[in-house]
Amino acid sequence: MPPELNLRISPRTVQQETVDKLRLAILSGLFQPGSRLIESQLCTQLGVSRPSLREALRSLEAERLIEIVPNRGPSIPALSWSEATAIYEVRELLEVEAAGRCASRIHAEQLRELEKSLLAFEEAASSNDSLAQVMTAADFYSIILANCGNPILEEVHRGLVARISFFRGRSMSLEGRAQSSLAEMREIFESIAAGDEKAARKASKRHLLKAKAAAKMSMSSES
Amino acid sequence: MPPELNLRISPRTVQQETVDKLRLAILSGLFQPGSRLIESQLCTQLGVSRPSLREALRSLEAERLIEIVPNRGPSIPALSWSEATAIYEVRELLEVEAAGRCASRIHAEQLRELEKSLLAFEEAASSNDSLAQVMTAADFYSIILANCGNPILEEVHRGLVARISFFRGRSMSLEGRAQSSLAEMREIFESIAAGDEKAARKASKRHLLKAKAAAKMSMSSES
DNA sequence: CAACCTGGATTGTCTGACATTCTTGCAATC
DNA sequence: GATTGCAAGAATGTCAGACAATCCAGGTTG
Repeated sequence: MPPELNLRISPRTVQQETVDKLRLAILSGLFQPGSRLIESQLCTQLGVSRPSLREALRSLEAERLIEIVPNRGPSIPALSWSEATAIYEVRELLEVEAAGRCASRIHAEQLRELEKSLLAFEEAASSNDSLAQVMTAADFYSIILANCGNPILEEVHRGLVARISFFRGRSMSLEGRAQSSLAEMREIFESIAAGDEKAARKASKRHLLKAKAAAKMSMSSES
Repeated sequence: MPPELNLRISPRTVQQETVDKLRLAILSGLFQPGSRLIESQLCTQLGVSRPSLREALRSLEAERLIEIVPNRGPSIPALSWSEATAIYEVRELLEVEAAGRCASRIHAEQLRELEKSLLAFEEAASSNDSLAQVMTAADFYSIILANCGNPILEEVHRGLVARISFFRGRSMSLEGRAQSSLAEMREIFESIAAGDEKAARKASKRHLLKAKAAAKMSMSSES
C-alpha cells in the first residue's frame, strides 16, 4: 500500500458543502461581477446558518473568488483586463513548465488518459456547447498539471485558473477558436507523447498566447 | 491622482487582527509542526469569540498555514521535504521570472530601496540575529516581486514563501550561509541595477539553488 | 494481551441577540 | 436646482450560549 494514501474518511461538513456550492455558483457565472452577496439571503437559499456561511465566505475570500470589505460584506470582484493579463502571464509560466516536465515523466497510463481527454475536447469542439468545451479543455490541462511531478505547481495553477474561468467560456465561443484550440492542444499532446520536452514547452506556450489573445478579443468586443 | 489608488479606509476587524496575530505566531514558529490547535484555548488567549476565531482559521487554512480535518480541528501541518522541494521549485520559477522582469523595468527610486534592503541584510548577515537575517532577506525579495510588473506573481510568491519561512531561519543559521547568501544577493542586485535581464535571471537561479541546498542540509541534519 | 466501553474533551452547528456601520430616501438649506 | 444633513431601515461584525456528534484516553473485561 502506498504510504501517501490517506485513509482518513472525511465526513463532508456543512461548511465544505457550502463552499463547494458557492464556488460552483460563482464559477458558472450565477452572480454578476461587482454584485454584492447578502448573507441573510445566502443563508436561506443554502439552508445554513450565518456562522457556517461566514466561514465558507472566508474560504472563498482567500481563494480570491469573492472580496470581503469590512462593513460592506462580500461581493464578486470585477476582474480588470490588466489583472486577467497578469494571471495569464503566470499561467503561462506554470503551464509551460508543467508541459515540459510532463513530457519527460508521464506514465503510459496517464498518457492514455490525456489522449482520452483530448478526444473528449475534440467532440465538444465540433459541437456548440461552450460549457462542455471549457470543461473538457480544463480536464486536459489538469491532467498535465497532475502529472508534472510537482503538486504545488498544480495547486497554484488551479487557483489561478478558477479566477479566469469566467473568461474562457466567452473566448471559446469566438468563431473558430475551439477548432484552432484543438489543433494547438493536439500539438501539445503529440510532443508529450513523444517525450520531447522542448517541443512540449513550445507548443504549450503557443497555445496560451493564442488563448490570451482570444480572451482579449472577446473582452474588448464587449466592455 | 492615480486612479488605482484605493481611498477606502478599512477599519480593522477582529477577524483580521486574529488572522494577523495567528499568522505571525505560526510563522515565528510558536507552534510545533503537527501540533493541534484548540479552539477554546485560542479564544481565551486571543480574547475573541469562537465564531470569529473559526473564520480566521478558515482564512489560514486557505493559505495552507494550518490544516483543518473535520471533527479533529486545526493543526500545524508538518512540511515534508518533498513538499518543501516542490515549493522551492515553483519559487524558483517565479523568482527567476520576477528578477528578469525587474531588471528591465524597475524605476530608480525602487532601485534605491532595493539597495537599502540589501544593505540592511548585509548588516544582519554580519550579526548572529537569524531572525533579522530572514526578515531582511524577505524584504529584498519582496521588493523585487513588487516591481516585476505583475501583481499576481507577487501574490502567488508570497503565499509560497510563507509556507517555507519556517525553513529559512534554520538554513540561514548554517555556518557561513548568510555570507554566501549576501554575495549571491549582491549579484542579483547588480544585474538588476545594470538592467541586464539575463544576468538577473541567472543570478537569481543560482541564489535559489543554493538556498534550497542549504535548506536540505539543515533539514537532514535534524530529522 | 486484546477488544471493548465509558466519560471527558473538542468540534460542528445552530439560534438569538445587539452594537456598529452602511445605504437610501427625504427634507432643509443655500 | 444642487448640495447638505438627517433619520429609518438594512446589513454586517461580534458575541454568548447551547447541544449533538465525534474523537480520544484510560480503565475494564474477557
